[in-house]
Amino acid sequence: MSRDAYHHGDLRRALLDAAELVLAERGVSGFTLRECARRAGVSHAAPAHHFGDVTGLLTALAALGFTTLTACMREARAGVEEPRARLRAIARGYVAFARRHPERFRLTFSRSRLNGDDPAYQAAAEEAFGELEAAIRLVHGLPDAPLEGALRASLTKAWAVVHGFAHLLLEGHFAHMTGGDEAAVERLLAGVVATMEA
Amino acid sequence: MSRDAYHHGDLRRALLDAAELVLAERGVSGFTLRECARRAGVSHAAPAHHFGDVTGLLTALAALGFTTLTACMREARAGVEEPRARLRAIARGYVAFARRHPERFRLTFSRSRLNGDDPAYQAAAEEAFGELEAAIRLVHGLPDAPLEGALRASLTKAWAVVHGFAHLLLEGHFAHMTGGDEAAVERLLAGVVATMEA
DNA sequence: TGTACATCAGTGAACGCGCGTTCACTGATGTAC
DNA sequence: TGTACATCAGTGAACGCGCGTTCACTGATGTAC
Repeated sequence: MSRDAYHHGDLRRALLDAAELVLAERGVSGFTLRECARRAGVSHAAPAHHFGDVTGLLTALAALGFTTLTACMREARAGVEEPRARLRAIARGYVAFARRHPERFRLTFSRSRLNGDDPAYQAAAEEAFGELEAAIRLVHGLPDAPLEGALRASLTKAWAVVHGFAHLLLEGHFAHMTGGDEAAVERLLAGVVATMEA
Repeated sequence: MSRDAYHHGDLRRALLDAAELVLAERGVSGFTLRECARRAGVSHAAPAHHFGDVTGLLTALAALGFTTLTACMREARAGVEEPRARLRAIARGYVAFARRHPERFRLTFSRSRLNGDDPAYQAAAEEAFGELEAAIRLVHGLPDAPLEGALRASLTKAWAVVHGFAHLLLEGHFAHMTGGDEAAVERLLAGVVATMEA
């Protein structure tokens, strides 16, 4: 055993990277701690040692999922100042996240094998949600208004439409309209985001 | 062994009923054939005999999920003739399905452990989708137009918003806005469907 | 600087469990005569 | 109406497998003196 391997130094990071691969290949249903350990090159008991159980590891991964989602939205909106265009860009970033990391998207929003009360998970979720909220506030010109009434409805609807689009696209439910053609997907997405701020 | 039990007569039905319970209690990740067999009171090999494997059973269940979704939408729109009100009613039926059968909703739209190419599954999906399409056509006054351009965009958006709302609500992501209060959920839903046909 | 010791992250062998699958079988049903 | 037979849906014992968990352990690291 090498010096690096014992007291790994960054076992957490290594396990999360491995878990990402396992999730992408096997999905949430096929996710196991043993497979994560094998991928990370550590003993099969190490993941439980670090994260407690499957739920603990998946919750940490889901929190990272929200962080990545936030990053995708920020990347997409970078340099776009006009409020409506900015909202549209953020919507595209959201969909891009789902398409780039399908299994992570499923996990992040599923709550099926994870602990929704975890503080880090909730904080990451709020940060992602906050991106959309800020964009909606900008469109409405209400940076400091309480989140109520029309503002709340507008935000909920925007989130619902972008999330629903991403989810349905991911699970193949637009296939009969797009035929798997990328240009058709883009047209569909463009049609949806074009009227988002209405 | 009783006469009824051998050559069960309606083993398929019995297994699907049992599978529904197993799904509701354990979710897609915890779903097993053995548990279904136990619930149905048959030998543990019977489900595989009938459905081939887990995927076969879950696919059949998912097809039923779409059928139930269709029924929920039709129930909700019954007697509502004004096109926009009808669309809103259908949207409420969609959300009601998700809330009544959360695990079935997750399974039906997930494709994670099921065969998306199954003809019965696809047919049931198309029927559900057709409910929304017909309602959108009615709103636009275009009963026979090809599904293109603005009509297609409108349909995609309507589906995305209602699906996204249902999914996010189900997974608890509106909790910070509703606090789990049913009246608050209703207000959120009302706000979203009110502007659906726009 | 060097030694002794406490800590604790990670190991690895062992365990019991529930799973899907296999396969020879049983017995209810339908058909031929 | 009665007998013989083919079919095949469902059985149940047996299997091998991968899983999560346990637990005594090892050895790297940090601290006290």
